[in-house]
Amino acid sequence: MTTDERRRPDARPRAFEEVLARSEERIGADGLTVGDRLPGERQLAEQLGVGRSSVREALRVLETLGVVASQAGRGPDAGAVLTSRPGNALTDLLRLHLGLATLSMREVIDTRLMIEQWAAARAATANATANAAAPARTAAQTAAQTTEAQAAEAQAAEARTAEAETATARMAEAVAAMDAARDPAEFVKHDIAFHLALAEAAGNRLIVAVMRALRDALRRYAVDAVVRLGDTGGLQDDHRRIHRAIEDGDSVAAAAAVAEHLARAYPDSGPDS
Amino acid sequence: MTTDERRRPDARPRAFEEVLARSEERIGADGLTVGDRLPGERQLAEQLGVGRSSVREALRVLETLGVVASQAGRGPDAGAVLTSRPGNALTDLLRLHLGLATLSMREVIDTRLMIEQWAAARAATANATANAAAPARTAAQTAAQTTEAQAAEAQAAEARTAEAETATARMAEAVAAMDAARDPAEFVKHDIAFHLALAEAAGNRLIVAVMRALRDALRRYAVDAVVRLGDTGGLQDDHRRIHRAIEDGDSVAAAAAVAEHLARAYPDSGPDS
DNA sequence: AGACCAAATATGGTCAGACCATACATCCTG
DNA sequence: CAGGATGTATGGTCTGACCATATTTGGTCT
Repeated sequence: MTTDERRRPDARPRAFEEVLARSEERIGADGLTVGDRLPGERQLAEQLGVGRSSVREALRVLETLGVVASQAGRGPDAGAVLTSRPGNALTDLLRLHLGLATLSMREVIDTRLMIEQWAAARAATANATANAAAPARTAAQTAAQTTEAQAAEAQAAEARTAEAETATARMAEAVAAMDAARDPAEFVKHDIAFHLALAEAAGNRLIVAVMRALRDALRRYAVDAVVRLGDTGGLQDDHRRIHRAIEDGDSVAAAAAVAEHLARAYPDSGPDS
Repeated sequence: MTTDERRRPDARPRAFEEVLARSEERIGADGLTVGDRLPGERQLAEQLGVGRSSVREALRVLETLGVVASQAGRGPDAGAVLTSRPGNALTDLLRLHLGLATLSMREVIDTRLMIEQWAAARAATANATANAAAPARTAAQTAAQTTEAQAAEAQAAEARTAEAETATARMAEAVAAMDAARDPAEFVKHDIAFHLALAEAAGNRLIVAVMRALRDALRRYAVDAVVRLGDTGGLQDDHRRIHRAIEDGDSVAAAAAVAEHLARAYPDSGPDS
């Protein structure tokens, strides 16, 4: 019932963990953001009073988590640069734990269904409000915007709306590309693009990152499913229905279409399998 | 539109990446599972023709992803042992990327809403079918079970059902503990236990791991929310309604109760905030 | 025979130093 | 001023040494 920390319960922290903690501290305190550089490995080692190898292990952890990327050489792009790529970490995490049988395909596919239904409904709702708000946008801009925060939020909202629009456009492009696909692998490639665009249309980067990892993990599985089905016409009908429902702002129809689509693609993975 | 691999596009792999690849290969091929040990660092280095430091960096990555845990000393528990703790990796991932402002609280909270609604509906549905199946179980067991796979699946399903039952029991315990809580921090502690049990009741380990990470990231935020509300009576009413809906097998009511609960806890984070 | 203590040993943890590869910066030359 | 040669800061890698920890082994005393 407690923490279940079977290993390293109270051991003194290892040197690289200290480096990790201090680095994170520093990122938060100094307000470092994506693109900024960390000190060099040798300098960092001296500052923190540890060996360079410990610094390197800490950087390896940060790199694994998609927070830094290292580049040798000299100049503004060299060194350990802060980035923001959580996707690879999630992908690796899924792949390894699927390999260890910690996770089952059923769990991954169920999670995918959850996300896509939510994303489709969310994207449709966002589209509906955007459509309704568009005529009133000019009027809203004439009204006084009292605080900077409000202005920033309005700008962010507009950016999200624009991003959602390009996302739905990418969905349509992906459908066309699937029509033109000549083999299952190519079809799946654009299928992934379609479903990723669907997640992006919902405007949540965390969801997008998880979705990307799920699809990477399921890639082979998806190709097999396409081969098994033989005919991709039904899948494409589904894709068009999903896209149309989102454009129409019909969240219920969008969620239903996604559910039917995944039931068709993975018929043996229903809630009661 | 391509891979956007700005860094290390085609560079030859680093030594530790080779170690990583070979180790993963080995895990898959040799059928290693949780509890098995990897060779020692020195031995691994010699086998793969790299320095020990490269082996250590690879092990650090695996440890970060929750796949191995290292322990010094001698004996069966020493060395790099395969484990399966994806939770810490997810927690670290969220924390760091929230710190870098790659992710916003809104995105995390929306994701939590998605998961909890899904989990509540799923748990309720599972409970409903379990209730319906219970009287017929003896009859089913008398029927011939043709294949081993069927028997294994039936056993797994029963295990899931049992786990779901203990999960709903833990939900009730957590509600009682929250009633007895003397300060917001303690309340939130049991609140997290409640919502984690909710995720567990849905029977999906991936969802549970993500949920755990989300709640860890939101812990401080949740305490603030409780303090702001002042009265926890409304939250407890919600908790009881969620628990009852799941026990009754009413998935629609369960999802609705969760939505209302989170709207109460985070009123400023609605879909259109 | 058994209990207990000491030494050996296997394992990860850490550091220092050296060298290589890379890529920009600088300077020198024509 | 253009262009190449050199310098230099950076990560990547290996080696070897030593420390810390925990089990195994073996010896010694009762």
